[in-house]
Parts: sequence; C-alpha cells; structure tokens
Amino acid sequence: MSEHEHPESENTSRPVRNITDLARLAGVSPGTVSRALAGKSLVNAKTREKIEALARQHGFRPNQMASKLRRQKTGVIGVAIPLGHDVHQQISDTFFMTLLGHLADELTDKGYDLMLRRVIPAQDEDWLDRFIGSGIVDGVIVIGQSDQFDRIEEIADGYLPMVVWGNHQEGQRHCVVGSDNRLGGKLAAERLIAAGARSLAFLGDTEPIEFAARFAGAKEIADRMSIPIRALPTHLSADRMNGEIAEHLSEIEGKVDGIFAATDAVAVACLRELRERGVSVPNSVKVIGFDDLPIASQTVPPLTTVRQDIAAGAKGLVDLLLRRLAGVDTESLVLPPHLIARETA
Amino acid sequence: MSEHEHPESENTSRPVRNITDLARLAGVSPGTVSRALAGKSLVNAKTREKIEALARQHGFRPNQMASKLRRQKTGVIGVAIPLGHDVHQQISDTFFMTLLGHLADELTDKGYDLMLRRVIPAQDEDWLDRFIGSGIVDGVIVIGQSDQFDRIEEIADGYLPMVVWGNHQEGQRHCVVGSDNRLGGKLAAERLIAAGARSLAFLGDTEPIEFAARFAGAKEIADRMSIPIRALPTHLSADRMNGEIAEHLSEIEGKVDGIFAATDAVAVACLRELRERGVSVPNSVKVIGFDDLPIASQTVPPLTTVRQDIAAGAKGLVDLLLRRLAGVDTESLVLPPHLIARETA
DNA sequence: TTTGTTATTGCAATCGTTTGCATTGGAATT
DNA sequence: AATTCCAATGCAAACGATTGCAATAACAAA
Repeated sequence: MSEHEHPESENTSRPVRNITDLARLAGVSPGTVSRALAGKSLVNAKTREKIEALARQHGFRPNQMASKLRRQKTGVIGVAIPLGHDVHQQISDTFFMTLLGHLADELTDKGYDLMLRRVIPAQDEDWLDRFIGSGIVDGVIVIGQSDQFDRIEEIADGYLPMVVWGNHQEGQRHCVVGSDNRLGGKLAAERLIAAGARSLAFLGDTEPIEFAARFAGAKEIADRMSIPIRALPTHLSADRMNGEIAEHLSEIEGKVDGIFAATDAVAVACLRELRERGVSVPNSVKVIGFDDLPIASQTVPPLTTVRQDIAAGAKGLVDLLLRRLAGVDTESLVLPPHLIARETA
Repeated sequence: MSEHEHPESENTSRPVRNITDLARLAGVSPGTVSRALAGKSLVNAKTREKIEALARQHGFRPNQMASKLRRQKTGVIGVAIPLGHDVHQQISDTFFMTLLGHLADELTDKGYDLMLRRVIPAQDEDWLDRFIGSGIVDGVIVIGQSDQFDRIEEIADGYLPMVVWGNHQEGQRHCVVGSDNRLGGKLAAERLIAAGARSLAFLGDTEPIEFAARFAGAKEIADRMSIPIRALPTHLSADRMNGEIAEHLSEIEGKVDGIFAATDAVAVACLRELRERGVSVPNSVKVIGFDDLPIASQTVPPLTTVRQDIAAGAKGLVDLLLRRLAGVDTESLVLPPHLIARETA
C-alpha cells in the first residue's frame, strides 16, 4: 500500500520502526537487512547499498535492546564508584573524576559504552551483585575499594570480568590496578627527611586502604631512620577538612617539620592554612602531596608531590578488563608512582 | 557435573538462568514469577515470599535486557559530553566533572542509570542521532553545547527528552539549563571596576558560547562605563594554557589592571604567573574567576569569583528531563550566578 | 543437458520478560 | 443450591534483532 514513498524527503506514509519494516521496503527479508546493517560480508553489494540508503533516508537504526538480548552481550562496561567512608568525597574528588574521564576515552576507543553508578554500600548491601547479575553490563570496573574490600573479594571468586582501581594486598583474589601506595609513601618520607625534616606527620584519612598503605610506607622509612611519625586523621570532604586541618596544625605547632598529605587536595588546604599562620614553607615545615593533580603546579610555592599516572591507570584497567572478557584470568597491575620535586619539600 | 558447589546453600543441580527455571522450581508459571519479582500486588503473599526466597537462594535476577526490550524503556539516561573546541579540555575540567558527579546522584535518586559518552563531533557527524536513535537510552543530557549548537537545535525539533547544559540564546529551540553567563560577566566587570580597575582584559577562550557570553556581559558594563576591555584568547588545556597566559601577561604589562578569567582554572594559573612576575594582587592587578570551584578558596590570596551552583544545575537538568520524559515541553532554566567576594578583587 | 559450486537470501527458532485476557477456585451473596 | 464476584494464576502473544540451516539462483564445468 505504501507505494509512493517520497524519494528525496525523510517522511513517508508510515514510519520505519524495525528491521522488518525496512525489509518490506527493500523487498528483502529481515535477516538480510540485519546482515546488511551489521556490515557482514554475506550480502550482495547492491542489496546492501540499497538497504543502507533506505535506512539513512528513514533515519532508521536497529534497536540495541533487541540486539543485546539476542546476542547476550551489551557492549557496556559498568563503572561503579562505591562511596564508603565519606559520601561526599568523590563528588569533588578530582583524581577519581579524571580517572573516569580517561576511562571514558579508553572504553570509547575499544567500542564500549560506559555505565556509571555511584553506590553507597551502607544503604545498598548487594550493589555489586545487582550491577553484575542483571545482564546489564558485560563487565565491571570498580573505582576505589572504599571499605568494600571483602565484598569485592567474594564476588571476584565467581565473576571474571571485573577489575578494580585500588591498592594491592598480598594474596588478594580480585584483579586490581593501582599505584604502589606503599612505595609512594616511602618516596614521600624519604624526600621529607632528605629535605631536613626530623619529625613527620601524615595528614588525612587513614581508613581507606590506599591511604593506609601510603602511611605505612612512610612509617617504614621513618622507623628505619628513627624519626617519629604520627597520623593526623581528617575527613576528605572539603567542608570538614579545613577545620580539622587547622586544629591539627595548632596542635603540632613546633613539633612537626614534615607533613605528608594523603592527597594533593589535602596538601593544598594545608599549605593555605600554614601560610595563614605565617609558617614558612619549606623552611619551617616541609609539605608533600600525593597524586600530582593540575593544581599541584599552581600552588605557592609549587607543591612537591608523588605522581600517579592516571592515563596509564585507565589504560591498564581497560586492557585488563578486555583480556578478562576474553576469558583470561589476568594478574594485577601495580604502577610505580614518581616523585615530582617542586618547592615545598 | 557441578554438583558440589556450596553444599549448604546456593546451588542445586542446574543453575537458574531465567524466570522460567525459577517458575518450574516454584511450581508456578513464568508470569507469576515476573509479577512477584516486580513487586506487583497481584500475587498472593505466600507465593511471592516463596518465589523471592527461591530467587535469593539461587542469586537470580531477571535479565534487564529482556525486560527493557519488552517494556520499551531502558531506565537509562544518556549523558553526552561533546568535545568540540578543545579535545582535552573536559578531561580535566573540574566543573564538568563535578556536574557529572551531581548528575549521577540525582539520577540514581530517581531510579535511573547513567550512560556516559564523550564524543568528538569532528570525527563523528551524527553522534547525537546515534545516541538517541538506537533505543539505548530513554533520554539525553548534553553537557556543554561546545560548537554543536546547530546540531542540537536540529535534533530538538523532533526529540523531546533532551536537556542541555549550556548557555541560553534568545529564541533557541532546545531546552537548556545553565547559568546566566552574561549576568555573570556583568557581575565580574562591575566588581573589578568597583575595586578600582580602569583597564580590563578577559582571559580565556572566547569561542564557546558560554565564554563568549561572559565576555559580552563584561564588555557591556565596561562599555557603559567607558572602560576599555580586551580579549586575551587562550586554550583551556592545562599544557598550552600556561604558556599562553605568560605571553599575554608580558604583552599587557602595565596596560591592564583588571583581569576577568573565563574560569577558575584560568584564574589560578593567572595568579601564579602574576606572582612569579612579582605583580601584586589585588594592588597592581585585580583578578576575578568564574565557577567557584573548591580551589578558589585555597589560592593565595583567595580568589574572588563568580559562583555557579553546580548542584542546583544538576537538579534542574534532571527535573526538566523527567518532565520531558512525561511528555511536557518544558521551558529552559537560567540560574543566576553569584559574586563570591574574596581577596583578589 | 546434467551436475557441481558458490554467492545470496529466506525461514524460523531464539534471547528472557512483560502483560492483556481467560480461567480457576473459593468465598460471599441471594 | 445457585449465582456473583474477586483474587490469584495460567496462557500465549508480543518486544525486535540475530543466526544456523535450508533453499534458490546463477553460472561454470562436464
């Protein structure tokens, strides 16, 4: 009935809703249309062109849901950010967000889509099972172990295509990509001591294992050199952090001359507070950060810090995940951090 | 074969792959299982409990792909970040990433998932059609118009559930949420002038319309007060920006005493460069930023800036989108920016 | 003319849920 | 005892693309 289509213009009598409609227009079977649009080689060149032209003309695109159901794969990688310790941390956490940006690039490159989910484990017991078990994603990248190490371990036993950004523990079962935080902590402490510090402090939350490892690394060096080191716990959300830092600084005034901040963000806040108190950096107190975010080079004085290579991390996460999707049980990947010497230590 | 998995609990002879398997175990029909698991009220309480228990026991979750296909909705909102002007801008753009974080929160609250796609329009003509037309998302949020204003306009004519973060143009057809950039520009210029500046400069890329509007607003005020203002174009990627800022500052030395930076990130770099040159802020030169990112309060001296309420923006985007999903053709939402007076102007 | 070969295409089952409609059984009503 | 009525469930047709296998046509070889 729909005999006289308008050859030039977009709209015709009835819209083309699915592959079958298009098949009718093209005078072929749905199967052929499917093959043509999928770019398979089993279609005659002319038929293909005709079908493609028709599809373009009607702005038709095969329904992905149907395709995914039938093929039993989604082409989507889930990215989960568990917000365990500090719900508002990651909202503004430049590091995680930058990692996310790079992940998006890498995944796009490989033809995958990215589904982002921020989860609050405390409110949602089986966030990970839900994400995995519903057939909505082909694989999962978890950004940050938060306080969910054990849960992740459990899942890892029965689910291959998962890679986690975070800290590597001896003998753990899930595949992780991350910096060697302990080494980073060592580098930081060594630098502070080499710069003349004789009493150290670690400033920041020590709960998350990444940070705990940074502290442990620093402590190892400090202990070896018989130099005291203390932990000054703070929250990581911007609003609470500033006050806590101020308190700590009051408390340690004159007693500490080398501060290792858990994060560049913490270091920046610390620098500001020190300046406000008239404490000279690096003369009276040396400061070192972690991450090497863009701000690090913009502080006054420019921040000495331990760099994590975010782009390499993202690439590692994606590469390992793809290998796991192919069935390989990959090893973890630990990236070496580097000391970036600027002027605060 | 897989007989002895976990002896006490989880597994039995054959795995439960779908609703039909579960129905068989429960001694009911697939339809009933579907209704029970969906929480519909048409199921006897006892039957439901039994089914839920069974599902829990076998770790079964209904396949989302099938569900989405059948129900013709995905529960997924697409978030597209077009990278037009400067491919590497947004990777590190804290503002966009923070907005994304808030979007994720809002969408999660409303029960939607978030699919992130970073697109390079230059390499991918119909990025927007592809995203929309494949039935993969129920609606789309575009973060930043970039240089894609016209394409977005085209799409908006035939596709309701789309909301865009960006600048509002007189008479535009697509629904946009964003700050009143022109007003923000005015606030900035007024402040600089009130602080004593007599020759202004706008520092940053003026190509993207958001920034162009900021400049235009500032220019309007400057013109009205008969104060000169010039544009100093820079790229927004960190690596190129610094050098360009340095050049500009050399060029305008002594000729400009009020700098309006397109972005806090630009302002921070500018402050650092000024300090390096021994130019006193705000005495010799006044500086004002835009966004009020967390860093703004951490600079030395603390940065006076124009604040955009990111959380409100995210909420607006999601609210409008949901209304559009319900079929309402909503108006745009323009949020008023606020001057945050600190010490650089 | 017959047979073999190859390149295209059609056929129909399948992926796993959802949902309108029909059916059942039991309780309530007359 | 007969009739209504309702809650609970079963039945089977969608949703729209993919793909193994069979069928066809076209052409070459014998």
